[in-house]
Amino acid sequence: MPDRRNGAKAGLSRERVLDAALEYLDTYGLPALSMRKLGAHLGVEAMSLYRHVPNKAALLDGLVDRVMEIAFADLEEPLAGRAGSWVPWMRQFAHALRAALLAHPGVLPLAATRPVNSPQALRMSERRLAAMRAAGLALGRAMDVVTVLATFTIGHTLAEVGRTPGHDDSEPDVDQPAGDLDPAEFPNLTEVIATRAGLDFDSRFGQAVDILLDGYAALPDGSAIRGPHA
Amino acid sequence: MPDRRNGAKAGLSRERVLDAALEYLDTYGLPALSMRKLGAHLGVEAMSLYRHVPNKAALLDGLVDRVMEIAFADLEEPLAGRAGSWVPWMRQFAHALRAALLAHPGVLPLAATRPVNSPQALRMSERRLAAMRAAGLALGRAMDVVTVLATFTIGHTLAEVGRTPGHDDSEPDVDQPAGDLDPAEFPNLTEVIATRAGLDFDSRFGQAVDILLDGYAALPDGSAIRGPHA
DNA sequence: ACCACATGCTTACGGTGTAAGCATCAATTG
DNA sequence: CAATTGATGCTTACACCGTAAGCATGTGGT
Repeated sequence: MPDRRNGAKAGLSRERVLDAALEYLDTYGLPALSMRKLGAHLGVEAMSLYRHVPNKAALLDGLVDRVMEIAFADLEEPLAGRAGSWVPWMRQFAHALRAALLAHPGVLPLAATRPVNSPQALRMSERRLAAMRAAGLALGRAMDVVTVLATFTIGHTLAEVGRTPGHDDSEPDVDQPAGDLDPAEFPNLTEVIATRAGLDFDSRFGQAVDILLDGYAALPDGSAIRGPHA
Repeated sequence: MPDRRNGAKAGLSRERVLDAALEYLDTYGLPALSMRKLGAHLGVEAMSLYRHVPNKAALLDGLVDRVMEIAFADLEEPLAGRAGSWVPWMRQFAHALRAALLAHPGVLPLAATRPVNSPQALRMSERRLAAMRAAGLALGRAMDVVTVLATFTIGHTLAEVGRTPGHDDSEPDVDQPAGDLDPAEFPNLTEVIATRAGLDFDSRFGQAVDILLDGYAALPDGSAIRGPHA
């Protein structure tokens, strides 16, 4: 029997609403997500949702929070103490974040736009900072590294997903041009498309993350273990 | 006399509409921008706008395009030929992009979400790639550098602007917590707020950009001039 | 003078988020 | 077991949104 406290009628709870919203988002895209449609998806009227969520903005915030939780759920604890141990840990952090965002591209624009401040998110931030300090980084430096990696990951993944799902019309991507471009006017872009050089998001992301991590580790007070990570 | 071709009644043109939209956006924020309000702002009915813009999505795309144009308007031509000359140029590119986005924070979520494919944007991309190659970079590498810098800039600026303007309620930023956090549970976050360590977006951005540029320059085939740029 | 036509306005439709009040049922209390 | 209580979900309503369709108007070209 589901956790129904006092006079509960049927299922429905903040959790079920969020789950359904995330599922709906992944299936139909952000612009299609309306309270009415989400209600219908749950076999319920739109207004019923407001018993479990104060408003749509809070629902969206909740989705971002949920995805962050997914992202960092099995992020193993960093090895405290060993100087420089933050480097592989932050690498894992960035890749886990990207994976979770790619798995739920519908929340990506939300994650990009709405800083989450849930208790859970604060707890994760706190834990990250503590681990970074334990690995020998100054607090400000720790904040910088985390912020730079998080923002780069979000920015790069936004570009990777491209025109966020649920977008219909307009001109197609550079990647797949319908009225494709004049090779005389755009020789380099044409070559990019032909050879697909510089279109590998996976390896580019990994490379950029490594550059950032190595760079911060090599900084005067990075408690560095010098040399390329490879 | 303004460029009015055939039977034109009053002002109003695609350009005027875009200008007004950008101004309205900067003033009132993205959620407040509706066709009706924009029309009113121009002394005109909403439907009149559709004579100059196919739909709202196209209008928003146009705004992103406009801001990109502003961003790179006075980006000086890169010094062709000299190996490594792409580094300072790309630094300028990143800082110019950030400045333009900060000047028009309302378009930031749009820029993050809608890849622009206007002829103008394609021309700028082409020019960038050409310059990077002239400075000795392989095409794929050039794409990588440009993409990484652009996406990082967008991601970092999104975080900087924070909850995108026009957002009303919900919990206040970490930066300025109303029900502020328990120093016992969140010692590090508390210290961040108290000392403002790791909250300097300006210098963090510059530092991260330099790390990326130096990192790419030092890569096996970066046509590098080794050593830190300082 | 006439015409053709781009322009801007009017009206209308289906969609949105959500405020206000009502009906209903489960669990608690006697 | 019967009465009470309170959470739950539904109904109705409102203001707003993007935009499709058709009409009035005034201008420039002939």
